[in-house]
Amino acid sequence: MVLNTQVEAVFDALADGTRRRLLQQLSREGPLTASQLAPDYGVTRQAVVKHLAILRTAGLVTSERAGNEVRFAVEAEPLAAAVDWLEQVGERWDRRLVALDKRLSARARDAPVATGVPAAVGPQ
Amino acid sequence: MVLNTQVEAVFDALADGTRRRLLQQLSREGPLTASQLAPDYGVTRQAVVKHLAILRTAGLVTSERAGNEVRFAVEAEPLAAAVDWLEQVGERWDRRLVALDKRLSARARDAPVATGVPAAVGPQ
DNA sequence: TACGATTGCAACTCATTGGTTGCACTCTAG
DNA sequence: CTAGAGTGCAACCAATGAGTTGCAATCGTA
Repeated sequence: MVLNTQVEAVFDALADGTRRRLLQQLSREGPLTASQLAPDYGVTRQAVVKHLAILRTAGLVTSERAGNEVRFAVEAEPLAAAVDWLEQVGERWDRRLVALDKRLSARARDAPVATGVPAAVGPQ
Repeated sequence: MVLNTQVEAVFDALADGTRRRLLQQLSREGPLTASQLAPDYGVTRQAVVKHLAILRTAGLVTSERAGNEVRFAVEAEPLAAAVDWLEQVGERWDRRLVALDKRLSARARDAPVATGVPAAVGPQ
């Protein structure tokens, strides 16, 4: 799994479909125990416990003991880091496309098409 | 891997750290070939090819043949689906918190604290 | 055409991980 | 105090996936 930053941990936690579903359910239905969750997933309580543990190490859920049982709740904050990462990659690429478009337009003004796609966007 | 929706495919593709790094590099440095990428990752070209294949099936990169080589480029659009998913989970949970807060305030006005955290947010 | 560089495919290894089972521990209610 | 429900821990299993190696096929060019 090898987690470095916050983002890494979040994406690793979101890697599994069951964990994504767990997050969804918890965000909808509020704090629930592993025993309550397990039946909806066709797996044992232990499997759910493991998933929740991974989500917790990523900071995506918190657990709170209430008498004999342990309720898990969503912690939305770390999701923001993942969103940031995704948007950075997306935007960086979009800027590249815009810059490339400008370059091609400029070239079309001067001379006919010559080279392929340039390797970098900034000034050399 | 078991991918159903678009979002599933994207998160599965983002599950691996090497693939995330590949996406980052491609978003920064533009279209590159697997052979060009491989040295930066301490793995063989074949390993990189496999990762790029997974990214491509998730729609996150496109490949284009240019003579003898194949250049891979970022496709940012599917990232939006992932962002939507994350924000939905986050917002849903935040709404729950707000609703819970209101409920507690109302209760404090009427009578002292009684039950634990309710199981659902909307009106029953 | 022949050579070098690049990609494509297939078989194989090894570690990770999702999942299960079994059992001990703890808390609460009768 | 005791029974039942719920949690925690550890060992084990099987499947998946990341990575490698080897070789065939393709493309551009000297």
